[in-house]
Amino acid sequence: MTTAKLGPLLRRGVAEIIVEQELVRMLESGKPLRLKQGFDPSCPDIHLGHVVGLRKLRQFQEMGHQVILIVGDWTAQIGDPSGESVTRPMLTAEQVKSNAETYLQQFFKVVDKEKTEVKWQSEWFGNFDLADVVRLTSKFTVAQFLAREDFGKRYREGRPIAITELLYPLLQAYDSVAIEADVEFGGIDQKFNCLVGRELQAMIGQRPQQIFLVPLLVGTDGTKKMSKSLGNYVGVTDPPNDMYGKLMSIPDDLIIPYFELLTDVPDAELGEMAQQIESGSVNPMLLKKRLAGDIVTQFHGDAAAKDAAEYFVRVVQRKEVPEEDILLHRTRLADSVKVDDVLLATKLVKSRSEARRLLTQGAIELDGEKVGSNVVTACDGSVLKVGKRRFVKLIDTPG
RNA sequence: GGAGGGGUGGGUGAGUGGCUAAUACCAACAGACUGUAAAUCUGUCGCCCUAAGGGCUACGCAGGUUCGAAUCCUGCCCCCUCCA
Repeated sequence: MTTAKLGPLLRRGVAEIIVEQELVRMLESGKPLRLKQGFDPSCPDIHLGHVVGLRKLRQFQEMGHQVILIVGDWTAQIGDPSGESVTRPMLTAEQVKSNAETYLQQFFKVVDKEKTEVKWQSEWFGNFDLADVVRLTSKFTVAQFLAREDFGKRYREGRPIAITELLYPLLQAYDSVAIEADVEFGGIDQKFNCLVGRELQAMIGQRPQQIFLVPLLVGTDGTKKMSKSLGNYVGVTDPPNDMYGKLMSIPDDLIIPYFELLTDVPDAELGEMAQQIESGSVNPMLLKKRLAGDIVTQFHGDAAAKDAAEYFVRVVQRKEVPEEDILLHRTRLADSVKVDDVLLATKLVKSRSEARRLLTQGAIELDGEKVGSNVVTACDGSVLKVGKRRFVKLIDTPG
């Protein structure tokens, strides 16, 4: 492995590497490395934000390295101290197991299963007793933890910090010891936890792991980091049309970062695109279509991506009625139909008030004609359109 | 053990007796426009019945005071900070 070849691997889509020189030396040695990646089974769904790191893992695997995926069945009970809500319900063993299954299924959409070892924290924490906990905690001081930005800030502001939260980095650090990790992967927000791992390994006489941190992907809202709870995410299991659509809805500023972190489009081309956007010589929409197509292809294949692209043109851009996948509603059409009844019955709307609101806002169309009143006459096969892209086809069911 | 702060609509967070279905911001939804499910602008944003209008339920929980309470009183539950 030459240093030149390492360029893109260590530069593109990387936030920080600690210690880069060490990592380079290890890579050049040719020895297969043990790459640690943790996962919290309280939230089993993978979105594009996670994919940034997973793609890196994949790249390392392609160079012959081994991934060790750790199922955080103990840390899941603590909750990562990300600041806001610390309280998390304890998961039952079954929940953890089923979440892990879901996660693995999604994980291996990106990462090579053949070069992955799955470990559970309970393999080593299962036998931990209080003496072990005391021994582990005695190695660190509160001051060390307050150095972490999040803890420090909360402490200064007089906001709560749960004791278990302090335990979280320790457990995660011990994982590195347990599996003798050479490199730990994570988002940049994991920096502190990974560093604790390094220190702990050193104390115990292991070679400290290197740390490979990827940037946090900004969510589809264009401001906050992508996360399921914020609802600004694109899940890897999202159906093709949704995935494509969500990607078309990202702000223009995100086009280049997404290409950079989520596709293999070469750097040179990224530069060109950036310039085109800058000078206004290209419609950003077209670039987004390429981006959406590329990503949908990664998760659903070529054919699905093509279909999704067509669907987008037809339904979103030309505002036509989709032919397939349309919701059907069977009812008696003899005289007239009440729009709110239909919307309520099909759950397109949460309440009658909402239906009425949409009606007065001119958001309802019947076969392309704006509907003004709640009572309409429809025929078999008529299509009711609600808002931008919700449809229901009426099927006459006499009697 | 002591002192204090707080629990409001999806979120943040105003509101200390009527003008408050409850300011503002965010999210969401709709319409217009567009280069797109981008941006921008406008509107909507508890539920129910209507044409206007009306009714009901809501500010941790349960009672109470009052013509009238998210706002005052009592009890309870929960959360947080500080001092020991």
